Amino acid sequence: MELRDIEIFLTLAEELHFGRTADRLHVSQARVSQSIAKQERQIGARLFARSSRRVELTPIGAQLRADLSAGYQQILDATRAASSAARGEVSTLTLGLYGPQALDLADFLDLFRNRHPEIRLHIREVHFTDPFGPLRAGAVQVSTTWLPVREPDLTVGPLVASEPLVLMVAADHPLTTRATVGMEDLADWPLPHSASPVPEYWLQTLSPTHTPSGRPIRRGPAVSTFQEVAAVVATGEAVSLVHGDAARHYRWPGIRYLRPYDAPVGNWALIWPTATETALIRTLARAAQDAGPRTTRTT
Amino acid sequence: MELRDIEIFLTLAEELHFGRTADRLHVSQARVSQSIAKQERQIGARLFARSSRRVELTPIGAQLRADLSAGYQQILDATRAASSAARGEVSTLTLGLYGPQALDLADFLDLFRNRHPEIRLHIREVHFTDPFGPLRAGAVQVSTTWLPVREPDLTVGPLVASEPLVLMVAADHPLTTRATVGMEDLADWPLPHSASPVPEYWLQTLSPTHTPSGRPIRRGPAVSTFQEVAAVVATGEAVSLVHGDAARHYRWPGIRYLRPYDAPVGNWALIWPTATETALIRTLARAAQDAGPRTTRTT
DNA sequence: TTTCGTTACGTTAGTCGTAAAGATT
DNA sequence: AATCTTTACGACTAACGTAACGAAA
Repeated sequence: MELRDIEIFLTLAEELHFGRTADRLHVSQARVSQSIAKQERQIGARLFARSSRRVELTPIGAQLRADLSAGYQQILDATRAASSAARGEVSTLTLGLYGPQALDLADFLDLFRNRHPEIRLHIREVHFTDPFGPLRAGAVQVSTTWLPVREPDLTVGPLVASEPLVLMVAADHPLTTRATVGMEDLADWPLPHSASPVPEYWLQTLSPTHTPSGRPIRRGPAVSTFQEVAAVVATGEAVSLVHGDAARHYRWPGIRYLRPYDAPVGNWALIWPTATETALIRTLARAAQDAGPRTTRTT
Repeated sequence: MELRDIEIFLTLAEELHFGRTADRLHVSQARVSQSIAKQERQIGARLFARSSRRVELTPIGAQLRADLSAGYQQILDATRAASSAARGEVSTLTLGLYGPQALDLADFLDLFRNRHPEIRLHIREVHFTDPFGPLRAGAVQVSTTWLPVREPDLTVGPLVASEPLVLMVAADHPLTTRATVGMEDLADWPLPHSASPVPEYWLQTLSPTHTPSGRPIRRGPAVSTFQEVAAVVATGEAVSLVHGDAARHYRWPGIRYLRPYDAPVGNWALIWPTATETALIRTLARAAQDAGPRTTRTT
């Protein structure tokens, strides 16, 4: 069985019509019939149940289609990528990152750039007010986000960072005098939340509505950038859970970061639209996998 | 480019020798040379740098190899699976599960069995004393385990269950009189740990050495089965963190389960040896993905 | 001179198109 | 009768082997 046959099989599985399949592939209808007949002979079972009026997949055919399609697509991607590399085209991959993450992900990004100097990696900033929009609009091909992500059209790839959340408070906030702070303390001050709509389950990570023991947490000012978060925290209007990278790179006089002893771990992963997965994306994912998530020991 | 060419390319990339490649594929040496020449012409770049003494991959060739191999393997698996399905062979997949999990994973397993009545799913029990051994020995092809798993030869697949850990204590244990218990309380009683060697990072999930605030936790009796865990807990020798499924299915008179308000979430995922991944395994993983992890609301 | 990759050339399997036949509604 | 799929058959492409050639140590 050769790729050409697989292409014919997959196209027919989509069209469910020998004539249209032949047209799409610019071959004669007879060829489609012959190719399918050959494959069925080799497999040893009918792949399509067909009359002169209807064509449909048999169970074995349906299973084969599901198993073949991913591999076939990968092979196409691979050869296409090699061809464009050969033509000296600098292939470009646009990766969406949150604010200061580029610094924190240096290990992973360096590994990727070293391994693949021929691929130009563009970094674009994405914001928590619209974590998935740029991916879906095609503005970036891959992005990072914190987990969990439950979007049926997006694939969640390898982790790139994993670190307990920290609590951002005003420098003169009452909590700064405490020996320890815990997630229970969140019940006493409002948390900011996203000014534009984002999935509620996703918002829960940084802006939970209840403490671990079930006490409600108020939602305070609506914000749309990290600067605004810092601003409302600095004035004491709110406290905010943030990821470790923020704590490391945004150090302001009016702001302090505390480590709740029971802070949940914030996990960042690569995500991309399942439908537009390419060899380029898989290459990036492989580098992320090999670099492993950046973890920071709890102090 | 057809599958035959890809096979020749991948074999040569492995052997780095035209003669041996020809032997392995039972073709003439000339054919190997012709096939590679054709592929290089189509891609537009040399894939191998070769003299009459040395053969090695060019950067483009190395990239192509990495990108092609997975897809090629998938296609082979797919056709093999279809052939054996056609021969009416009931293909069998052996899945390793911990004790009572089969009940808890009913949704996922039912989905798989309904979708694929032609695949016989064998369940074998695996134990926490040797979580990865059966996979590596081939006794099971896929297994569940709790995360994290950091084994370079194993692939971590989709989550199958996700639920906060619970604390197993003797029915007359002092902790049972408390209004709430937390992870900090673990510092006061020893936890059992595995009698046989398992990776320390993995043991940390159920048998952490420190509380969230950093106080040390003693390790008490070494145990090798869940029954033994229950036994040492019932006598008051130890308390034990366990996953939700245990709490649901092992209900003994001398045992009670408590919910630490800040218990970490226990995550179970499918894992399998990367090297022996098959279409069958991917089919199971797809079902797990679609069923989603079983989650239990915190009460 | 031996070892290996490449090139030349002839054979043949099998891909593909044309055209006609067979099935289904 | 109209609309599809299958079969028959011939043309031609390209896969492959044999054998000779060329480069490297």
